[in-house]
Amino acid sequence: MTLSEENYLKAVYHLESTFSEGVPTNAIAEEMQTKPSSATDMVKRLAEKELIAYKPYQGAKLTKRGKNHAIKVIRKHRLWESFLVEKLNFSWDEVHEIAEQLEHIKSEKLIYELDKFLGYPKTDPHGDPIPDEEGNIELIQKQVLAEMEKGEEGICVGVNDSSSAFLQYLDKNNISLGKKIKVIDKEEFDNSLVITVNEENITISSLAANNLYIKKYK
Amino acid sequence: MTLSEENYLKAVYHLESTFSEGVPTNAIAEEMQTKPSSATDMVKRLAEKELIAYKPYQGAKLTKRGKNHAIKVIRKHRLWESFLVEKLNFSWDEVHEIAEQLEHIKSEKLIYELDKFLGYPKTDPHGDPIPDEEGNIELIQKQVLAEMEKGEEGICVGVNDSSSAFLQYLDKNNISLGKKIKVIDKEEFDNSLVITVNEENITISSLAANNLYIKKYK
DNA sequence: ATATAAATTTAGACAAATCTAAAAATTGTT
DNA sequence: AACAATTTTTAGATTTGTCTAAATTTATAT
Repeated sequence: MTLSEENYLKAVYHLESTFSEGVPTNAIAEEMQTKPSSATDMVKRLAEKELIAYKPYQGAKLTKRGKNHAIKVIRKHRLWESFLVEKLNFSWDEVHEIAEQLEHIKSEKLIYELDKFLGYPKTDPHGDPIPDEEGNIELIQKQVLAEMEKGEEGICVGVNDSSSAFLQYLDKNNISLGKKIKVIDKEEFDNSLVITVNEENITISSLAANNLYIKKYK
Repeated sequence: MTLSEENYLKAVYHLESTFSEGVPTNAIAEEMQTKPSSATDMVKRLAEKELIAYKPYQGAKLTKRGKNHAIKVIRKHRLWESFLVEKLNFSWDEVHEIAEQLEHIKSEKLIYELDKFLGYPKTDPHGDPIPDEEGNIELIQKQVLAEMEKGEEGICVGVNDSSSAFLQYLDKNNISLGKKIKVIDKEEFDNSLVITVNEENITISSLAANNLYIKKYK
């Protein structure tokens, strides 16, 4: 399995949550920052290896084997991100690119021992769940901040956008995983929110509120 | 800099200690497990990038830039090996192949932080010195066991052959870095040695004795 | 339903890294 | 010095992953 093949599998895996009926070639190409023709080529190659089920013009779907492999890569990615933050003093906005490289290192024992070394973490530094050895992914009960009502409160448990721009924006506003957040007001005009974090009221744009996951208090 | 280019640089670096007058194409090919024609191709490419000085039929020599880069890769390799042994419970015969992959990960900060996390180790699990950030390599005072005289003693400080076969042979005989070793007898017929390790006398072949480095007591 | 637009695939080309087979240069031997 | 053996290079082919441009299929809109 080459590096490029693994990256395509990962891309298709992520896109499958958006496209239920086969992931379009164009979507894959955009995700991979290549041209549709390149995506077609690769999808065909992965189809020959039975990692993707592919019918021309019908989009791509991971087979069971393809999905298993994609999840393994994601497990490695998230474990390495955890390592970088927990052990090597990286901040959550610095780890993605390095983990993109580390996720392709081939060694079952390495990842087993890394998991153990980290104390079997359940989530990565962005709140995303880390698949276990069997590929099971624990669904985290969460919703986007933007969908909460005035007066509701909860805990910040993840981000949708892991770009360093967004993560640094959160840092600047002292928002991090585990922080208590309460919706004080919703502005109808631009869908911005006034929220309480760290005993302080701040205003957050609709875009930001749509990329922040909250676990509501019951 | 591609993965393959880095591996060639490393190969030439290692071979330069054997060939002072330019490393022959065949030697590079053998080290890289490829054909001489492939080695020629790559040497030419590295010459164009001014990482290698190359004149047809005269062999290859690293330029200053090429040497710097090779040493950086070696630094990464040895730090990762240390990490695997010190933190992830790997034994010294299991780390080489994984470090061959990890050494190509690109991130200055990663390797800086890894070095710090490990407590700035001076040598890797096989006793090889770890280059510092500036590329300085501390020479370790050592000699091969085979060249010691009857009655002399010292401490095991490294191996020449890092193959798992040899390392496991050492494990079986309870020989590891830091162990005190005394030469009791030398057999002229086959150059085997009788040595004392762990208060016990064992016989070691000439081949083994030529791959074990000792620091003599003064 | 037919034309137009959009999405997708095909065909052919290219760079990287390799190979085989053949040619050229160097080295060794008498 | 000349021939053979060895080493090295060149030429041309192959695979992976990409591209552009053209052709084809599917979707949309009047």
